[in-house]
Amino acid sequence: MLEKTFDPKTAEPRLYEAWENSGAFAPTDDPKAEPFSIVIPPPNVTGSLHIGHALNNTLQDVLIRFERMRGKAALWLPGTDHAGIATQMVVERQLAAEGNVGRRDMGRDAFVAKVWEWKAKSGGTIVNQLRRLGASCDWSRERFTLDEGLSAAVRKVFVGLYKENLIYRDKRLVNWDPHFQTAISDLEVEQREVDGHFWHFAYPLEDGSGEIVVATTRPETMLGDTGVAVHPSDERYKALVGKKVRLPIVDRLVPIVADEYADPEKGSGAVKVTPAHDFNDFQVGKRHGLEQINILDDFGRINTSAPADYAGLDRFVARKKVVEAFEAADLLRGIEKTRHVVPHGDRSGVVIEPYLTDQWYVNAEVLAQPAIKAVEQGDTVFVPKNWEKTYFEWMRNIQPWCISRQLWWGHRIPAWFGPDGAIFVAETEQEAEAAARAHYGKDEPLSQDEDVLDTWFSSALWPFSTLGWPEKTSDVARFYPTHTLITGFDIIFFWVARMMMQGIHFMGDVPFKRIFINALVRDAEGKKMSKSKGNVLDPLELVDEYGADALRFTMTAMSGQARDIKLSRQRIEGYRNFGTKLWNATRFAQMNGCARAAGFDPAQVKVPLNRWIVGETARTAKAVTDALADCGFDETANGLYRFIWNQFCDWYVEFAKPLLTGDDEAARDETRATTAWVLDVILKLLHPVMPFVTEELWGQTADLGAPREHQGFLMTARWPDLPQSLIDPAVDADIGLMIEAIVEGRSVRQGLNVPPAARPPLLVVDATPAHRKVLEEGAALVERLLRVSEVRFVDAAPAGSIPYVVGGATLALPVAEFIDIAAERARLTKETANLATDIERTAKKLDNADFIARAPEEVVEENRERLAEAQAALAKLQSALARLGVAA
RNA sequence: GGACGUGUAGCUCAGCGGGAGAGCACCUCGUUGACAUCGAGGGGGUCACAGGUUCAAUCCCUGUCACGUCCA
Repeated sequence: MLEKTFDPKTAEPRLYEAWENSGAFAPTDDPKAEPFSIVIPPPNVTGSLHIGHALNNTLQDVLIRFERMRGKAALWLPGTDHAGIATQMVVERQLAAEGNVGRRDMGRDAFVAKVWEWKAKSGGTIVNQLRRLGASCDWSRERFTLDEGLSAAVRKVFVGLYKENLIYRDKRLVNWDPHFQTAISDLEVEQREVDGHFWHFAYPLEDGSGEIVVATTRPETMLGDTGVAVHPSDERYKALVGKKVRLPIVDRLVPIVADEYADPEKGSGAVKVTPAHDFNDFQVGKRHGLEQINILDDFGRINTSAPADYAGLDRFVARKKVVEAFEAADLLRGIEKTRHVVPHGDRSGVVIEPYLTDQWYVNAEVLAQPAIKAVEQGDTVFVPKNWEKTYFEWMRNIQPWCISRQLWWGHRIPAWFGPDGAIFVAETEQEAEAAARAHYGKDEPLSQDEDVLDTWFSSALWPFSTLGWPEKTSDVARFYPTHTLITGFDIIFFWVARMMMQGIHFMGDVPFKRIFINALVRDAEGKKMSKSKGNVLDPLELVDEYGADALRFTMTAMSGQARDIKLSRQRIEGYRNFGTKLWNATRFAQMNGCARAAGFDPAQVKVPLNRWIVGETARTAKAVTDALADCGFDETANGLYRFIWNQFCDWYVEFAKPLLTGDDEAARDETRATTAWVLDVILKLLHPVMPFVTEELWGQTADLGAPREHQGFLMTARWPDLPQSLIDPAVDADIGLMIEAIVEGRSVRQGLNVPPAARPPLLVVDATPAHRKVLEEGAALVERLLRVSEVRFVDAAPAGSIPYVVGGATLALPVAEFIDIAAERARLTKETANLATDIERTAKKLDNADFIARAPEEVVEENRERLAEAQAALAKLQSALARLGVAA
């Protein structure tokens, strides 16, 4: 006998271990099985499971379990990302906390060794947390972006792109993060709106004939100014173009140039130009041949290009000092408060500086073209489709991708410099040396580039590097391209777009055929969850409290497309209860001898109730299968919920009770067998979403009755494929009538406060022969569920009985003694009024010649029926109302 | 400023040309064995607003307002 409730705490770890040990997570070797692969969006190795991971990985697991049960060679390939900055940050922080020497004092090799040490000890956290969620990843294929194999892929790709001139080295402005002292890509910059000031500075003209006023939000950059720009058509300044101003503080003469970048409408119409520290000014400077003076160091301090009393100052200290100097010199012409957008590092949170350095770039524009085309022609589709617009928008305006980072943790760039600065790019040092020898005609000492690659450079290769590329492995042949990528929209640019580019370029085929973009999880108030706001729901805590199945079901049910998910505990609790409901239904079945019958054929059942549930099961199986095949996760969950709770438990089990305990042996046996069969189908259909409770029930009912076709785990059982011919519309209608007779009858009873203990008869006043037959045969059920003494067929309803109309039948409850006549008159009056309105509207519609002429035949017919039914019901209620008058 | 999206019951959301649904919350009632992690019933919505298309609009089109996200 089953326990009273399912205990996830003990069952989940036990079941997961059993699955994993059985090898069920690996794809089948069957060569006939169609491959179906998913690569996990690799979480940062520093990460721990947050609610977004829970959603994303639940959906992947639902899909992979479904396809596995459908007989595919299903591979869900897991792994983690080395996460350059994030990991380096964690380890540095740890070193500091432990009172160790810092990274720089320690030296590169020692530090990297420390990081590996950290990874070995703490890097597996998230992977184990995925297990708690029930993720059926093939752990035997687990990868890490810094693995030897993946590193080989990175080197090969780098060298390949370099040889095609798609990777190049360039000196230009980058987004410089003074906190980490590294360049970062455009995508890693967050534009934040902050309060600031516009300082208006007067620059005296060289000839002493006056001044020109410029405004800036970053006064310290004036130390690097090399020009002033005015608009060419700006009459105010026409005469000044070509003259020079004398920069205060630095005492440098800089030219006034005419450039369309200057906006005559803004401020004074003149702008200062700092080519080395502003992206726009960089362009202006290039156009006019202005000098580029770098005034910062790697830490964001003023360097020695500035006057001595500024050198070494932090940029924000220098800002103040510059303003003070202008004020002291009586050259400060105004201060204006403003809100403006300032770039911040997404990891460090500090203000980013445009900074002139040598970096490596990928010519993304070239790689983007085939990636755009692939989505245009549908080789890869986005689900929901709208996201392709976001993808196109970015891809069509793509900028060069800065891929070098001044970090130590990551893939070292495979480039070596000769003594004269010549560059040798090669997959190995030996090859680089050989190339250098050929170049110089002799051995020369080489030094490898100190920088590492952007983490996303290696994740861009994930769909093929993890399968073993550049080796020609059977996995590459079998599982590339992968089928579906499930990920969040926040990394469409960072990751998805770049996988598309690299996959197509190196594999000649898209990395995945379908991209499902899942929603973003927020708290119940719709706020993005973050530790600082303290509104984080920890998925592991939720798993502890409600079980993994409940969390998974919640995630699945709420995964409606392209929306935010606002998560609340109540919701999870409700779905935990759903699991309990199924558990108890199974327990009920077990208690009533429901067991699989050998050779049971659902198409052969005779009892109408059984025919009905078999049909409903087939209907649900098809709906769930179709939904899952289309990534309709929420539909899947909601459909199963309704079927299991509102149809199977609420009606089938209730209706089956008399049959299970009755004397009709044939009906009893058939009902037992049917129940067992339906439950087995339910377990299969629900398994992808709630793997634990279903697997447990599957195991616990393994010995009930005839052995199953599939003896092993539910997770490896075959997905149900039921013909729709199992649906019998006539039986549907009959059971529907029964349900309606009971539901409406209950409504009448409770609406009139008839005591629950009262057992009046149910009178059937008039009914078609078919309806009469159904109610006759179902009498016992109606008696039990409507709490009536009997179902009696009469010619007319006695005075004071309360009628209600169901389908074509008029039913009545003689409960006059219990009820408030006035209340009942009010009820009937309200109902007749509703019917009258409905009749009026429908009649009006049917009177409309345009409607008759233009509306589809079935709609017209439907309205005719509606009218007829409403009129009949109205007549019945009116006569009841009349009788009520008599009774009163 | 541009792009995308969203405004439906108190809350979270489905629906999307032919008289609006679910879960939770709320109110009332109910323990003789599947389940109180339950059962039964009920209240509650000019489907943001204004125009238009249509025999018919919550659904399609246009505009307005509000909110959100991303990109400048």
